[in-house]
Amino acid sequence: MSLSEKNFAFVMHCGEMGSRWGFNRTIGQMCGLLIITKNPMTANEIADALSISRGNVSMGIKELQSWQLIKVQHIPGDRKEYYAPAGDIWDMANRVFEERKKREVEPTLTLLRDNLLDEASNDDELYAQKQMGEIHNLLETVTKWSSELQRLTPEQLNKLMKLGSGIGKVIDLKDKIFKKE
Amino acid sequence: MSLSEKNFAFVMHCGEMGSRWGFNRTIGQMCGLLIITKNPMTANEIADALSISRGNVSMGIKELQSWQLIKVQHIPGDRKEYYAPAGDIWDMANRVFEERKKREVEPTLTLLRDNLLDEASNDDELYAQKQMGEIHNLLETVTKWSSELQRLTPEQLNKLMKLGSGIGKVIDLKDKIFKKE
DNA sequence: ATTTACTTTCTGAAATTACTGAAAGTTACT
DNA sequence: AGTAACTTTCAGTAATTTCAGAAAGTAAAT
Repeated sequence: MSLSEKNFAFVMHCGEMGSRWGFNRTIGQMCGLLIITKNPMTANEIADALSISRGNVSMGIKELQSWQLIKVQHIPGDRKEYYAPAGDIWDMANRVFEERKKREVEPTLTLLRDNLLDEASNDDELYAQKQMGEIHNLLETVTKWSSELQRLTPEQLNKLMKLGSGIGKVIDLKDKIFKKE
Repeated sequence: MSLSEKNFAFVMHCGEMGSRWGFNRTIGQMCGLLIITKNPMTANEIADALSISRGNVSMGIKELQSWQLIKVQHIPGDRKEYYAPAGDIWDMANRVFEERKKREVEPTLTLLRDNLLDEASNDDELYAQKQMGEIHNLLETVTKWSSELQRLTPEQLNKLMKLGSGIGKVIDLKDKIFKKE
């Protein structure tokens, strides 16, 4: 079964975007393809649909598994492996986010902490440390926040998302109430 | 003036990370270098500090300017251009975020909207559209939220950040109060 | 134990991306 | 107008990344 024109366009677009999210073009395409395909696909079907080599698909599968974005399924009486997305869209976005945090933010935090331990020996070093400290704070805040958001129930999250511009008011509100106590 | 070992390590690290944030290694290095350097630098100083060609620096500057991450300064009686970060760390992170949104999220939204206009002609297409709809929602939410956050005053933002796990409670609180009205 | 049906790994070729250094361009001073 | 001090552009080269296809691996069925 081959892709409709629009669906194909979507898959190709995922390819272009893929590199932005941490993997390469074909892996992005594979991911997009599996997302919009209702039934799990075999490696050969993927290779055919995207006109890439079987070997390439195999490497891509390995990579997508390392990101925990796809899962393997088996059909009784069939030796082939069938691949499908490992969760819904929200799950997958979360995974990508988490994985990138692990691969990018954490190493940076380690390096920054290490640098901040040193005593600055002159004005320039002091300035450099100040700036690194800022970056450190920013990354810590982002990290902390993303785990807070993940801790919320889907219901709470939904409310929060719907809040929109109300968020400012709620902050002020909270402030007013607790200041008075 | 040359970089201390630690500062050099930081700059190189920015290089590695640079590609993740949307630019290439040398541009990442340039960005890191300018961030931790107290005084504005000339293009030649940058080239020397990073051991790259003058031409490469020129291209990098152009790119960083297109991201609005650096600004040019002049020193009276000196014809050289001096470069410095265009804002504090928070500003810069915001710029990168905004720019990426523009370059990645918006084209995707356009494509998805376009695809969603079509009438699905069978079960598979329907499923594909459902999935694309999910992605569309996710991206819209993220977009909306990020602009909400930017609308907050730094003070409000600070409070929000400090709220941490309290966010859940505040949502429930808000809910309780307004339900009763 | 051999065959069959599949998956994974790996090599070198192709495509892409990044970089240098020289040449061209710009601007300001004389 | 000419020169000096700088910046940008760009063609060619270098480095990196991606990929196909062949070879090797694995495991069920006979």
